[in-house]
Amino acid sequence: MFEAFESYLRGKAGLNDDEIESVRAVCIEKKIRKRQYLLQEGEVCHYECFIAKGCLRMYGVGDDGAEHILRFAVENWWISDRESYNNGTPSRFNIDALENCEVILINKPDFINLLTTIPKLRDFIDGLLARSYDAIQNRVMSAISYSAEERYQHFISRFPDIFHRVPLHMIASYLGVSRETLSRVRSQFVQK
Amino acid sequence: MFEAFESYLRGKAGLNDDEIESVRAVCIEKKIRKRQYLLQEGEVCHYECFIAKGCLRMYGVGDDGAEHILRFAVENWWISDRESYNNGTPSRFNIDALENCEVILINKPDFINLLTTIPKLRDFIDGLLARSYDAIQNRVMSAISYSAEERYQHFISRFPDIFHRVPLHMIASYLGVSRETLSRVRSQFVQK
DNA sequence: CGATTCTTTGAAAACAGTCAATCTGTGTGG
DNA sequence: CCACACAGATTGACTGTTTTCAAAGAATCG
Repeated sequence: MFEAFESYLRGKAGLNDDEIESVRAVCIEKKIRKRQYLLQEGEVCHYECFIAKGCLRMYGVGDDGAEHILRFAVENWWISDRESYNNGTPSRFNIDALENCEVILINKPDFINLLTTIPKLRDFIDGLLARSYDAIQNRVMSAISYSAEERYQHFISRFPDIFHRVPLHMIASYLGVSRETLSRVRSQFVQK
Repeated sequence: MFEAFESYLRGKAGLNDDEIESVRAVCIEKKIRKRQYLLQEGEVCHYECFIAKGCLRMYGVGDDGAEHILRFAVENWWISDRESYNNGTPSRFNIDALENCEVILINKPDFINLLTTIPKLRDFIDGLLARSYDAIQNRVMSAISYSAEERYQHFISRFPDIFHRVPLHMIASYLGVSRETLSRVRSQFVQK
């Protein structure tokens, strides 16, 4: 399971053998079954989490009990509640597995330690965070300026891999429309 | 004008006299009149920008010509198109002044230099970016799960200072509703 | 096979957008 | 100082979209 993370760290962050070893020393390998939680609302997020295999989602539950999906994450992505992780506050979100997953956890003190001892890693992670900021900003832009159909098409073209792995009603939740509306949007779309 | 930035850097980032001096050396003070652009669509964003005085907005223009406001920024905030700044790509957004403003610009090479020579500053900026990520994630959450009225109330309670400084039709644009809808939401709200 | 999950469809109601008109306050030029 | 233009806010009537509720048709899994 660690191999996936190792080749990611070598390829994307440019780590060498020694650095890989110090990362490996603090990694916790974990398997998560479909429908299991990685993090539950109210808990504090203590870990960074790299996905070696599988697919997870992060979502919040509204006052009416409806689930609102903030993001999906698949192989070679990271997932955690950064707000809870950074501030040590209870999370308002849930993270659970949509498939059987293999993930790698690094707890916060260990991770901070890695970042300070491996500057290359810190630069890489900072770059990642910058790009996730861009991504989420684009999502705000589509939320306030595109129609449901445009948001759907945008999602398909941007995340074809995720699109064919998760149920449609979850994509509807991610896009901020009801599953019925998404269904209708799709059927109109097929006719064209 | 620099004084505002100086006390910000001392208070929030904990910089000392020497560090303040090296920051000052690369700062560009600039006044921007109401309605003037700080950045126009198509340009590359070369600067970090700290707001000493005034209020600006960042927005994108849709295919139909409608303006969609991504964020507002007031005193002691930073504003720039990070995507363009980081990647050196042309910006898809505009930034312009809603009031006469005084801003401090630091160009990218100088800023990178500051970050490497003043680790305290890098830690501080990283913390800022982390918090803006949290903020924008919360905005996505409200966009996909709250009604127009709830988003409006949330905006008022979260940004009372901004609320009374910018015209309502811009808040409507920020919230992703038409100005007429916001107007009606408000009048219903008054009756309660 | 039966149970669950997922997707689609229909009809009614709630909601938001558009277009056009009006009202307000602000500020500028004559 | 007044008149006028202009930006901003509101309202009404209409249209179009989205949600909701209920039902039923696929697909998947044990």
